[in-house]
Amino acid sequence: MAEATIRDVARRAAVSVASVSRALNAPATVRAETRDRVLQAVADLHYVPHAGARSLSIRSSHAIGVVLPDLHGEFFSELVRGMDRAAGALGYQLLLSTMHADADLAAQALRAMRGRVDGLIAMAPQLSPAQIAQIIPPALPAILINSADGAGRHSLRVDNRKGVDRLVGHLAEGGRRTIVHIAGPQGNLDAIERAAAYHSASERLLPGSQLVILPGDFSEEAGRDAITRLVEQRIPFDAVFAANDMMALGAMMALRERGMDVPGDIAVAGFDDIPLARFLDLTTISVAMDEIGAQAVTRLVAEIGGDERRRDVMLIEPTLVVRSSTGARR
Amino acid sequence: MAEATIRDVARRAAVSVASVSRALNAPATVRAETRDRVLQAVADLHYVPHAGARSLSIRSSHAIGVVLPDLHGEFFSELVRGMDRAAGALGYQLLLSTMHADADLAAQALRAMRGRVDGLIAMAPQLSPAQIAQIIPPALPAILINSADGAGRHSLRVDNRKGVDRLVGHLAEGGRRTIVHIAGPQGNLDAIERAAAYHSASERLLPGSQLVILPGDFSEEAGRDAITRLVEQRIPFDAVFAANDMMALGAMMALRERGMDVPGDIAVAGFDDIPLARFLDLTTISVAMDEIGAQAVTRLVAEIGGDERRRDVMLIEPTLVVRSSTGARR
DNA sequence: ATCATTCTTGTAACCGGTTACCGAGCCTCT
DNA sequence: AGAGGCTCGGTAACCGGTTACAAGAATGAT
Repeated sequence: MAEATIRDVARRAAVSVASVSRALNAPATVRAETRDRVLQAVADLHYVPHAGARSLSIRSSHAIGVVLPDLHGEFFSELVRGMDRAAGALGYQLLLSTMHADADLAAQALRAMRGRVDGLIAMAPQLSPAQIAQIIPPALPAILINSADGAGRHSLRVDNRKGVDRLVGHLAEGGRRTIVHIAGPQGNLDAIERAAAYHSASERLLPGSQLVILPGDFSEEAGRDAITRLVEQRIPFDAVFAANDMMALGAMMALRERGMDVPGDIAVAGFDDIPLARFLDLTTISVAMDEIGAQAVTRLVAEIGGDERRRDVMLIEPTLVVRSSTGARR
Repeated sequence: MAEATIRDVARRAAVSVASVSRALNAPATVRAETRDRVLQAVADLHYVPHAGARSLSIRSSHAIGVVLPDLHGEFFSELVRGMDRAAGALGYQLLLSTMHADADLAAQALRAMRGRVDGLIAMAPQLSPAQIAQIIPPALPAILINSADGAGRHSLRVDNRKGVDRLVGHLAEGGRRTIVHIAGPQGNLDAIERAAAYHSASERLLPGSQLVILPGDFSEEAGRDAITRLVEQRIPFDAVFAANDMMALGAMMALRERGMDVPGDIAVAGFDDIPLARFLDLTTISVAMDEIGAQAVTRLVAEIGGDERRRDVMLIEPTLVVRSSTGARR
């Protein structure tokens, strides 16, 4: 016994399929008695409309494709949670696909979405604008999150500069003179922006101080390695700003293991405000990922609805969260 | 300029739509020259098949609906990551929807998936078997994760009993005599199983010891509250087993704030092995969520493929992770 | 050269909905 | 009684693919 179709319902209610469709979608256009007969038949047969067929017919799926990099943890879930919240409220569904680094695979994933979604939200911090423009069909409404802009797309971005400015300001006020930076992976947009912001904020707020940027890859291990390197090379410093929290935590533990006091000797700060940061009392910059997700969906749905707003970049302001890892120096 | 359709391609290649379809889906059935003409036209027009129309026609969407409760953090992302990995490998897409506690809303979400997905993966630890059976269309292949079984569905579950047995065994071996349990939310299946397992393991391994079960709701706060209550009521204990890590951490902090040593005076253990647990050195039980997700997809796809395997419950064994929160007593 | 067989292709029906268009029936007004 | 206007509901085309069927072309066998 396959699922009932609209024709089964029509037969049982002794009306045409058109009437069934009308009874369900525009109740006001059919006589009350007809509507009741239809609804009765629907109930009897446990009829549920076939969403796929419906979207083919009305050429709109009320679904949004979401393409994300292989994210870990809280980040990912907060983002998706925000999207889901907004999508649910707007009557949209989410078709999720994680994108493995490879641009070809990403294109592959997108092709599979053609005809299934009305729009796209993509997060691709490692793809160039040209690649993005090439992969996303020009006719498809799309919003980019934390991606290189200039692809002529509407995009949402974390205001890295503002966040870093605040953080460096906080460190400088706390009397720190030499801040070293542990950077994120090469080519990652956030990593680049944070490093650049560190550079300019340090020069501005701590003129004459030595700038040190260590390579990293967002892993805890990279944070530890950076400390090892600093100590081996006998580079003097009194504060560490890591491009993300995991590296900051790695650095913090490595410092303590070497007998240095945080924050007494060295202040440590990160970026992201992952849940761990709160527990380990790490000063950091908090980004409301769920807000970004919700915003992305809301804007996308507006664009799908024909809102031809100028395609611009919307910066989301992060907030500085001060905890004890940048407390008083000794 | 709307997206090109198969008829546009056919026109440009001067063949019938049937030939285009064949050239793309069963290249061996058309002459090489025809195929080339078609592929050329496809390239010229940037034609991408309309997945929605295709699935209507072949009555299979190669998509899986995923319905999850409003999960937080790592849990959620690991599960989805595992699903995505398996789905990607099998050529399936994921249609994601989080289910708010309400059963009606859940039903709503499912209706929206009818005709869009070939099968369903649902996680509904708060729904009864009857509710589940009522909501999920009987004809739809489905896999339940951590849900009440008996709904005649294939399901994957964490083997709570085995995990708790191992943990209680570990505590008993460490010389702990009186283990108290902080339970999860009422009605939550995992919470119930863990409490029951605590009960039987304690009776078996620590005969005669007093059993104490405190109410909780999986929040850090609940963990702290439990300690407050124990202290106020002057209940003696030397170990705390919380139904999840957050409560265990709350308990651990509350204990230390009251000047008690963990693990010197009191051992503390949780369940889940969230990332925080590693940082705060909490003994816990680790569940490979990504494996569960991947397994669920794999089994579901097999079921969609007609594998009429007996619908059974598959238990995933968790592993005990010993850390210093259950170290030597003083 | 003729006939059977295989290969290749096109025509048209179908998947399950939506909706433009049209005609039937009923009311009202003159 | 007849005309005009409304309301209601059915017929059939359409969304963009797939595929059964049949017909024509090509190949091989005799």
